[in-house]
Amino acid sequence: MAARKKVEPKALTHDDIMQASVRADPGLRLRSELLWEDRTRPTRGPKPAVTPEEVVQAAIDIADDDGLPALTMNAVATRLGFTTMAIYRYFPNKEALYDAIVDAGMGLPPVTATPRAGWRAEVVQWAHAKRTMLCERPWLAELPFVAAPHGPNWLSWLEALTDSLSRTRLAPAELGQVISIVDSYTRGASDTAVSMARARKRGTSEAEWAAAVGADLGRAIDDPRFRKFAAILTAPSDGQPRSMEESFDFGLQRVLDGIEIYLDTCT
Amino acid sequence: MAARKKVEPKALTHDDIMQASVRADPGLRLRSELLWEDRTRPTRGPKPAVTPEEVVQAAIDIADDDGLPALTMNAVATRLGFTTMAIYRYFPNKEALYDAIVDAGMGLPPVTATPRAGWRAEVVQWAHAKRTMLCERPWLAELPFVAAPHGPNWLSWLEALTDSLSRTRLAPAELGQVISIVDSYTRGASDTAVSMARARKRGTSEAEWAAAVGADLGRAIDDPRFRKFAAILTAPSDGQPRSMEESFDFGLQRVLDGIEIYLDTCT
DNA sequence: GACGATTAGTGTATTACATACACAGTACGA
DNA sequence: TCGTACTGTGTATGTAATACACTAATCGTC
Repeated sequence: MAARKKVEPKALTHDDIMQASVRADPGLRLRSELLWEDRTRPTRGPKPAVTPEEVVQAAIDIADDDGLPALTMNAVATRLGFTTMAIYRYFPNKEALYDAIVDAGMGLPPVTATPRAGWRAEVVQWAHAKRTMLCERPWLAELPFVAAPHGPNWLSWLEALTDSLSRTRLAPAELGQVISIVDSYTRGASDTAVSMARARKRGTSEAEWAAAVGADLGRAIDDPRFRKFAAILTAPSDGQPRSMEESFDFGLQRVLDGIEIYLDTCT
Repeated sequence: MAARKKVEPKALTHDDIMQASVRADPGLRLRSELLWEDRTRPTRGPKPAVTPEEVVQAAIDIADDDGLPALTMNAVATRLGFTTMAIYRYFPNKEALYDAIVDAGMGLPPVTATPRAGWRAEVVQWAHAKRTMLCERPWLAELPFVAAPHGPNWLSWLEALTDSLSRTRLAPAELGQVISIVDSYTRGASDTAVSMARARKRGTSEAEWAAAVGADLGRAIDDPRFRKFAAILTAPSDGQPRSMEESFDFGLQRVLDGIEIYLDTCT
């Protein structure tokens, strides 16, 4: 091993920090640093023309308006009246910008009403809110947002769910597991609606989308390999078909039923 | 509207079809076409050196070995001993190749043992198998694979789950909903494990990964905004902590409990 | 059995991005 | 007031996807 160099205890400059984040292996820890660090800049030098938040907002606006592929460093810069490279003064690379828009894009969870409802009603509200949020920003689900570093908004959603589920008086370990169940179902069950929302943003009507997906799944029909599944597709829909949100809620109720039984067995 | 041009009834060439898929709005219907169409080529012209399946396999190998970012058209071509552009003879664009590797990468679901177990045991087996599959190919979850066109393998997984759940004798509509619940939970709850599997493939040990995620979530500690959630993190883990797979199974059992109650109310 | 239509793989060019690097101007603090 | 640290710019580079035109191969048809 090389002898340790005696390093001048020179204070790190802001540039140094940005550089370090660039070179660092995209380890979660370093990535999440940027979401949490105090971004007040040193007083030296010219004042930045915008705040990091404004950069993030510009990026979110682009993704909202024109989808994730339109989100280029150049697009962000242009929207702010900068040249491309100026953005790198705010975020060391595109991944860091992604991290930031994932957290900012989630926003905050709905406030729980007072007086408090029962845990179950609150969880239902939370799950629907999360689903709605994902549908409103379908590009979130295009990013590896579960693996992204967790910023304050992400934790706020978790905190809200924890808060509601805490009232079940579960032990911490079980509580964590139950949180995970609800969140997993919510994310997984939102996928279809999110994909439809994405199509709608691109100008595809719901009917067109449904037709395409239907035709796609419909290949199962007449193929003996998929007989059982095809039977579901071709079955006459007795009664009125549920809306996607009703289907989501139906599943959510089943999941919560399962959790509720578990609570009963604990006591 | 322009007068309809009288078009020579010249049969579409293979190239014409490829071109059409390229230019077509990325509608689902056309994208899935490539997954299902009979790809036997006309007899004219030189024989292709490889089959489309070999191209797909090469792409999957690259993603398996070096991750999704390493999967470039050039990398696929090189692995097959071609120049980059040769790949476009097999797939009109990269998205089509993605569609193909998503379906091929899923593989087939496990075969259900005979004599048949109960529906619940079979569903558990299915869910664990799906989770394992996703962990083995963590790049699948990096692609918008839920929104991808559904190929034969995708439908096979659905068929297997349908087959098991059919034994509950649910009506088709409810059956579809229950399938969706199980699949949603399975996908959603696999995310964390998938992200760990991805890190492991990049050479990060499980301990390192856990440390990074822990530090990341640990920012909740000492922040009053996340008090309740922090309490879960800091709670002494009584007894042995569950493995990730055990946690997955725990949640799955709750979900299935919920479904089981529903079955009881139906009869 | 030669010819022409059709296809496979190649070579080259273009375009879009992300991003490195050096620079010029700016503003605080010593 | 001067130097340092910072901001935004201009330019250059490397990587990918992919368009286009070309050569060679192969089969159906006359």
